[in-house]
Amino acid sequence: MYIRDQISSSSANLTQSERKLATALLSDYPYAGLISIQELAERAEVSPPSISRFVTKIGLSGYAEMQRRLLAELRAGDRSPVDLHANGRQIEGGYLAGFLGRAAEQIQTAGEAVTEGQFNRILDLLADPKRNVFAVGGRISDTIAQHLTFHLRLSREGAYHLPRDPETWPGYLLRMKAGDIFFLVDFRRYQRNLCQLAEQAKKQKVQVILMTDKGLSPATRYAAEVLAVPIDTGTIWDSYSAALAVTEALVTRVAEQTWDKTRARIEAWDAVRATTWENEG
Amino acid sequence: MYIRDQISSSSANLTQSERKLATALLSDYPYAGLISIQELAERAEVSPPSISRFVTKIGLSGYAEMQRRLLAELRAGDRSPVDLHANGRQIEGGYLAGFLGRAAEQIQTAGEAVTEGQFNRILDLLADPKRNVFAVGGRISDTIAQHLTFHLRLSREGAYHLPRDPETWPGYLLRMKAGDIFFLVDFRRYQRNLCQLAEQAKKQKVQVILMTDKGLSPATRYAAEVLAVPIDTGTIWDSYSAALAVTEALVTRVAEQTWDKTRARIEAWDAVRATTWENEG
DNA sequence: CATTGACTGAAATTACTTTTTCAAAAACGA
DNA sequence: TCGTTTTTGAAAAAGTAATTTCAGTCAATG
Repeated sequence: MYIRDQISSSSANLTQSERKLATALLSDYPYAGLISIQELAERAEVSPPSISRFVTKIGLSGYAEMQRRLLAELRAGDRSPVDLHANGRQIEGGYLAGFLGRAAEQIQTAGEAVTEGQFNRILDLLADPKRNVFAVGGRISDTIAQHLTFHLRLSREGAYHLPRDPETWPGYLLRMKAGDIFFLVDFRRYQRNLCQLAEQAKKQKVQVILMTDKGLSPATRYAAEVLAVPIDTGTIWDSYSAALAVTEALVTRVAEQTWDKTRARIEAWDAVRATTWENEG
Repeated sequence: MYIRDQISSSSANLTQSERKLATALLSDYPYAGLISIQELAERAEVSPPSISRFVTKIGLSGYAEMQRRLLAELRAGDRSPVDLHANGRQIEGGYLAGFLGRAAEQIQTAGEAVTEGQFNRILDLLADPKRNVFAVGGRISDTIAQHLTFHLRLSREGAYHLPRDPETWPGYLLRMKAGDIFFLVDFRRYQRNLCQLAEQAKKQKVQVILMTDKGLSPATRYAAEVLAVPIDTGTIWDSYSAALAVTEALVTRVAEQTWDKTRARIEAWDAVRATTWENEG
């Protein structure tokens, strides 16, 4: 139930100053309720105690609870216009158009949550040839980690993707040395073993870069850099489009910055492929 | 100046815990900054003092001022959250913003290139439990194919991903029967062996669904359905964000349509995982 | 006109939040 | 590797905010 409704439904038996207060709250809802009790008292021309009494009267435990609830309403309300927006499109267009619209929005949001400064720092780490890069992801998000290593390998040496099998991880841990990079992609149903892997890596002075959603994986505590990208689309499954876009931005930039090496490596790659499997199939 | 911008512009000289904080603030902006300093500390996994130092570092007089300003921003943006989202702030942006902007555009373009009718036809094929689905992709785009099979497997049986090793492919070809589906992802540097695989599949009356770029893979001639998604971003490497988004739209819709089965399968999956690897790590 | 009862806000109290201090730990550089 | 600098959080201190107490006010009623 909205605070607004709790106020209206109590409005029958309110005293004079409580009505003043109700008016003040509703006339600038919900912002009026988010300032301090003193400021609100001044604005509504009642005393702080009256406010305190009022909030308990409408069935809340105190002023703090009202603020907490108002904030929750605000946050929910912010999401819904976007949703409505998306839904609107979905009705005119079809399912696909709606889905893609939301995916595009998410990518925009990702740009807001990841700063250029952070992007550049991570870039410097990934482009540094002296640091090895080890990447791994969760059950589903591992494809993102694969994508990263695949492209990094074209630009530089020492980029490894940890296999899915946790049995093999200790071996990789042994190979990580101080200054190396552990790139972890961990979304939603955070996996404990990945978190522990990050913990161990950090102990070994390895720089942990974590890509996660805004729920923030438990591995955050071990991360030197956290890339928070949105994944929730309001459908039953998450979308990794934004995560992929950020990853691509990283690897593409690394390749651009080290273009000479990258070109040479790609050519070497192609030469090897040409003489072996690729073209015989 | 927005708090968000003050954070970005300070991001160059932040310490590790301050960066964690910045991530937490930006990933749930502006709401994360409206809770108490302790709660935020807990969420960002830093100590309250670090937050206090942070806010003064970015040029504010204290935590209270930040809250006041965030509230003011929220109130100002109240009328047009969508606009702020869309137009705002990325014209002056840097590399990341530019890259993400193009990725978002591509996703929109993908919506124009793939019709709803086609989307639905493919959906029907993929959701048909009588047809097995075999998916494979090129060197890089194989992650898309993996993503597809991974999610399809949650909704239905008979979804297979062909390993990278071409040696194994004949075995899979033998298992494909008339009416089955061969989902091929083939971008840009089209691989001849994949095309031949499609040819053979078609000979066996297998329905070939091809996801490719505008250049159109040579496998087009064998395909019953062609999903043409844009991948060129003007950078040295392509972006598969749009391809991933379309793929996700497909698998999400399949899951939604077969939700009862999907749920049951996911629960079974979870049960198995719970009793084995996942929790020991 | 006095009395009762409800309402209100000043002041005091209590609870809580933020900031500062300081010692330990971590990162850095030689 | 060792010493120096920076960073960090625990604890204390300072500061604020919210609530309770209580006495004064006002309106209604006898």
